[in-house]
Amino acid sequence: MADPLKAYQELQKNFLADVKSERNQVLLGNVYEASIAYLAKAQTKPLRSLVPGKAYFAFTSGRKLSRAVNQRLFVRETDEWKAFRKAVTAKRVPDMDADRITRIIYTVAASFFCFVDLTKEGDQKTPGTFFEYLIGHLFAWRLGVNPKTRLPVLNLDMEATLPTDFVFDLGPDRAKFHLPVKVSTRERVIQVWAHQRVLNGVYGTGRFLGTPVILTETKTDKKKGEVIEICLPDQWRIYQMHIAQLKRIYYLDLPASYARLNEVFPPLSVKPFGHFFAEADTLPT
DNA sequence: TTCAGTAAATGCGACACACG
DNA sequence: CGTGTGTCGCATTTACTGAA
Repeated sequence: MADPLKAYQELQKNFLADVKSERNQVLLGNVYEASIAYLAKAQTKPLRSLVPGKAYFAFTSGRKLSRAVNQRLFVRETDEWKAFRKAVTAKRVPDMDADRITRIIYTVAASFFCFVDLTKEGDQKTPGTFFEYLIGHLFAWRLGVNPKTRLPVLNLDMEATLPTDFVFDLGPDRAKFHLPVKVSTRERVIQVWAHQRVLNGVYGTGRFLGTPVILTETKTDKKKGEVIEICLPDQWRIYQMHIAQLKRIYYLDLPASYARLNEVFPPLSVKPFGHFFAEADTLPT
C-alpha cells in the first residue's frame, strides 16, 4: 500500500513549481487515495454532535482519536474523486452539482487529516499546509493562473510585503483574487478582514476580491466525545460593515450559524465551496 | 547551489469567565 | 453547577536568512 506521508512529501516537493498543473492534481489524488486506503482499515467511533442536523464520527487507532468527520460529507467511494477529475478536465465549468463537489473535496481533505491525526503527535502544521495545496491548486486550475504568496505593499517611507496565502492576478483590467485558506479560523478570522483592508488601501477598494476558503469550525471534546462549532456570527457582521468587504466566504463544512448570515444585513455571502466552480467567472461582477 | 540555524505561522486543546 | 463564548499558549512544521 502507498504511504500517504510519502505521497504528501512528493506533492510538497513539486507543488510550487506549477500550482495549477495537472501533475499537482495527480499528486493530490495520490495523497487522498493512500489516506483513504489507510483509513479503510481503521475503526470508527460515533461522536455526540451538539450541532443541530449534523452527525460526526472519528477514526480511531489504538489510543488515538482523529478529528471529527462530518458523516454526510465524507464519501468512501474513491470513484467520486475520479469522477470529479474527469469533470474538471473536460470543462472549465464542470458538469457536476455544487453539493457533490463539496463532498468530494471535503473527503480529500478529511482523509489526509485523519491519517495525520492517527499517525503523528501534535502536528497541526502539515494538515493546514495540505489544505492550502488542495484549495490553492483548485483555484489556480479553475482560474487558469498561478498564484503569488506575497504582495508588495508600498508607500513613501517603506517597502514591505504582506504575506498572504494566495493571490491571483488574472491580468490587466481583469479580476484579482485574495484567497486565504484555513482549516478553521475561530477568533483569528479577524486577520482575513485585516488583510483585505490593507489590499483595499494599497490597490484600491474593489480591486481584490476576498474569497477565503475554510474547512470547518468544529471542535471536538475528546474526553466527552462531543462535537461543537465555534462561531462568532455577530463579530463577522461588524467586521464586514466596518473593516472591509469580503466577496464570498466558502466552507467545506458550512456552520449553520454562518449560513444564516446570508439572510441578514450586512450582505455577507457564505456558501459551500462547491459553488465556486460554477460562479468563478461571475464573481467580479 | 546547499545547508544549518532561526523565526514565523499553524490549528486546536486548555483555560477563564459570565450567566441562568 | 453545567453550559456556552471567547481567548491563550503550545508543539510542530515551514519559510527565511546567511554562510560556505
